[in-house]
Amino acid sequence: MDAVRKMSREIASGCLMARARKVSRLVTLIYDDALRPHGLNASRMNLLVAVGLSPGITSHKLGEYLEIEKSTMSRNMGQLEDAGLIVQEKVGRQRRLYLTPDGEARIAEAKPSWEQAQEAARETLGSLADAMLERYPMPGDP
Amino acid sequence: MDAVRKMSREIASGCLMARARKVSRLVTLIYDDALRPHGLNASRMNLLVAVGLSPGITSHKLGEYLEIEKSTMSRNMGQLEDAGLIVQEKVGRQRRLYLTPDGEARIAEAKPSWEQAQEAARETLGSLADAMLERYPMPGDP
DNA sequence: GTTGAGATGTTGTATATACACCGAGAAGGA
DNA sequence: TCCTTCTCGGTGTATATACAACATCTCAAC
Repeated sequence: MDAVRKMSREIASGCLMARARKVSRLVTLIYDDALRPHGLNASRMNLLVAVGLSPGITSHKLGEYLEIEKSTMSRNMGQLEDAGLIVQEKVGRQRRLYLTPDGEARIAEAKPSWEQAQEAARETLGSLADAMLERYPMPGDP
Repeated sequence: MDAVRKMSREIASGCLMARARKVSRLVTLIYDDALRPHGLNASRMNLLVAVGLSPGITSHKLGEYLEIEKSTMSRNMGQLEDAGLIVQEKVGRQRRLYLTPDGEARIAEAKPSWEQAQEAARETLGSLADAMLERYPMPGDP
């Protein structure tokens, strides 16, 4: 085996980035498929329940929690607003986020599909699923 | 606490998708920062070492390994080719991938930065890093 | 050999993401 | 008060990603 292949193997075989991104692609597909009939995708469901959990939170603060850059937050929240699922209350330079009645209903409607995706993801990931839930708590966890 | 908040908490608190995507965003930033001085990013480094590990592999097969859709493979490999880091040998309808000398040199040049990113990611992820490496093997692993 | 089905890749379109930069508002000191 | 600086968002641009549709090549059945 030549030097290039050896070096590539050394990098590829233990790379946390390669694994994290692959897991993300895989899991996102599962949730996208499950949520598509409800006009949602993984990203939108994520943001929607985050707003539902913390109504009145600012875009800035929510972006910090979720590690999403402010420009991404701005555009993605704009889409949820265009879809009528949230409202953004403009307070000075801040945006406070609230679910609309449609947004609340959409979460309830999509919840069974989310549960199916969650189960499918758990099967795909095996024990890594437990590790991800145990060891990397998210804001809003009990 | 109202019903909407309770439901949102139930979904947000255990969602594998939310965690997988957050970890991916976080880890990608670390590697992007480290690799930027070398004209690479997380995605390109990933593909480059994958080709270095399996020279002559087809785009289709590599996409299967990495769980990357064929159209994404097509565009991303096109960029690596434009950058002079790989060549795509057109064999019938297939594309066989090889590193160029520049591509090989780029991997060697970027390796120390990759190692720094790897260490930083390990610290950020804590024991989840071990779980990801142990429990979700990638093609090319020993 | 011709044809039809399957495999492989590309292009059109949409979304998610980030960085650099800009703008508006807030906060504090001279 | 006024000016500076900081904070929060938005816009311009680039890349990563996926799905749908299409093109092209292979191969097997006939």
